[in-house]
Amino acid sequence: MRRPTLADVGAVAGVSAKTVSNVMLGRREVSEATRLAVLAAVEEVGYEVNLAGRGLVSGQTGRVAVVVPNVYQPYFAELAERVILALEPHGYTTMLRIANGGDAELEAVLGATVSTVDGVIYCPHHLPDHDESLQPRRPVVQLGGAPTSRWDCVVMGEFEGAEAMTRHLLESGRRRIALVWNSSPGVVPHDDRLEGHLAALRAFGVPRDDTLLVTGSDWDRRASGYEAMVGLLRSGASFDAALCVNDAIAVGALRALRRHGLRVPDDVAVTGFDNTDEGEFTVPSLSSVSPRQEEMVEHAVAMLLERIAGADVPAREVRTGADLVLRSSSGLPTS
Amino acid sequence: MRRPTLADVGAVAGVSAKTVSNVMLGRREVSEATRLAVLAAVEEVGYEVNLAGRGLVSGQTGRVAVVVPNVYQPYFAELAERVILALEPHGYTTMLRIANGGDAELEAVLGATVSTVDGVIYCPHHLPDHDESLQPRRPVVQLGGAPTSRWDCVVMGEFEGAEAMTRHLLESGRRRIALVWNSSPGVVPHDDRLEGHLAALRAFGVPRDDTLLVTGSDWDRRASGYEAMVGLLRSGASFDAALCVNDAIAVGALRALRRHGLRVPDDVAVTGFDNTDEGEFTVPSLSSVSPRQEEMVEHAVAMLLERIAGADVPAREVRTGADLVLRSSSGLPTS
DNA sequence: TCCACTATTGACATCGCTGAAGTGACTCGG
DNA sequence: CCGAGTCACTTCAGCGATGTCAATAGTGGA
Repeated sequence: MRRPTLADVGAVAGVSAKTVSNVMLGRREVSEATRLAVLAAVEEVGYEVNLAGRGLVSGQTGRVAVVVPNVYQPYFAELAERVILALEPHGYTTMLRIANGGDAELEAVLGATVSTVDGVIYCPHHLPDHDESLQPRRPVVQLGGAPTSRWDCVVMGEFEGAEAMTRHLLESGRRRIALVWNSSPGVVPHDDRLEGHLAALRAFGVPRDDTLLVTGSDWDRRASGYEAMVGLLRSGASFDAALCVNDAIAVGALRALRRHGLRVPDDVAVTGFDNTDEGEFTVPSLSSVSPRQEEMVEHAVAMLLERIAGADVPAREVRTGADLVLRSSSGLPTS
Repeated sequence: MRRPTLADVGAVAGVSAKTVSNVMLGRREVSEATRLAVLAAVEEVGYEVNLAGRGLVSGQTGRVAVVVPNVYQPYFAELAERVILALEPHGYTTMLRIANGGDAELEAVLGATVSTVDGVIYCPHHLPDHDESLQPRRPVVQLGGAPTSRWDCVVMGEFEGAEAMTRHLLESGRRRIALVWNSSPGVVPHDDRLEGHLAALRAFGVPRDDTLLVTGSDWDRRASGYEAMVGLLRSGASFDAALCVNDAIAVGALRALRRHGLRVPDDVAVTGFDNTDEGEFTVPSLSSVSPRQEEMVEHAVAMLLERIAGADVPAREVRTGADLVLRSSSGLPTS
């Protein structure tokens, strides 16, 4: 059974296809009587616009691609969900693309499937910075990750966040702060975070100690935080706090510390980044740097829509703030 | 700058648009020489198929809608991710729709936007069973939730899972097993789980006690598991185990028990459903019923592709198994 | 040398929709 | 009573791709 077309509706209503089209588009040059007749016919035959046809004419698709490395990690899941819901009221549906690893991400942002959408919101993970010559064929807005001049981007206040959290730890009397970081090959280095951390150390006159810098094998799995912390503990380093690069890593680290018989926060304070929902339910609950996701998403969506509407301006960079969410894991040792 | 079309490529290569089309489609009735010339021209002008145009002719979109209630909950995030990745090798891209609540879900599965895809994979949450008369206009496969004869569905072994877990608790000596369940209005009641639980109780000759049945305000938030458990504790009921309807609820329950000074598993064993990644990192780590997601997704994708290919058979129901994943939270009281 | 046949390629219609332009009928002011 | 203007609608072309079928060139056999 063929799907009814404008012409089918027109035949039933006794008007031309174009008139039906006008009714569907809510044009005013249609008399009330015809309008009702057409609507009745639409109902009767069960007509529905074919967006492929419309898109062919308009050149627009009404779709936006959202590229994330994964969704099993709460940070990206929450981000993706916010983006999808933020786009909806603007009439855009979302194509979710999962791309993890430099080439896959680049392909997802620049590649062929991109031609089926009006724009791309890109949450980076591993983007290598080679070959800036390849230009995206659709507007791209980068959400999170390291700032770039390649396209519009919204980045969180990495520096401020890391600085504030380090400062908080220092103020609580911690002096040997481990960084559970990540810099496996190809991973975007969050230099701003490191800089923020170092700035706070300097402000308190605490010397930098690179033996306290640990690196996990991957950036996002709870398991890699676990491994990283186990490695640190085995190294025999002494530390009284661990600043983790994100909540997932922190959750893994918490577990490793516990297994090792260390108490959090009494022996070691632990903090995360991203303030995911999960952190509220860990034991102990997790202090984290909260990235104002909602604000970031708002900016990203707004910029993308401007681009889609035709804005032709140089790449912009929006930097949002960061808030500390303090819970038990960074409490005073006495607690 | 207009996007190049088949005709543009043809002009450069000195052939007709149709020949270019044939090359793009990998047809054999093209001589090697022309093929190379066309490919060179494609490269030169940077041509890329316009899928809107192709879709207009073929009537297919190359897209599948995946409808989930949310992605912040790990269960759905992992499910969505698996589905997206499973569809990819078949050449389908995914439109992720977030729809929570009976009407929204129905709208997402049956509504207008559905016409922009070739099929729908639907992970239900609240679907009310009213009005079966509304027929979907695209093939629908339901993934998870309560079985239905309305369309193809893949459901997990709810009964077996609940029975096996209850049996495990009973075998560990637990006798007063609370159910942290959920049945707020409109939520699909997982009767099979309840039945499985009751069957195990009967097998052990343990009487059913409805004072141990708690209901959270919502089905998925960790916070609602917390609230539900607080309610149960306040009610003064005595229990030595809590079978939670999913991992998120279990995580909330764990926290409530801890706050209340109860030890898990010593005082109360806690178990979840869904075996999300998170459960491995809770304190204590969470025993859970694992739904063989991979298998479910495989079935769902296979059935959907058959339907899209035109299979016209009555609605099918595939029931997968369930495995117990036992961790610390349901350990023996002595541990 | 010519014909039949195959291998390539092109012209045209078509998918469903919308913009531009055109067609009557009717109204209204002078 | 006429021309201009308005209204409501229609016709037509074309978005970019592909299926159908005809046309062309080139081949081998007689």
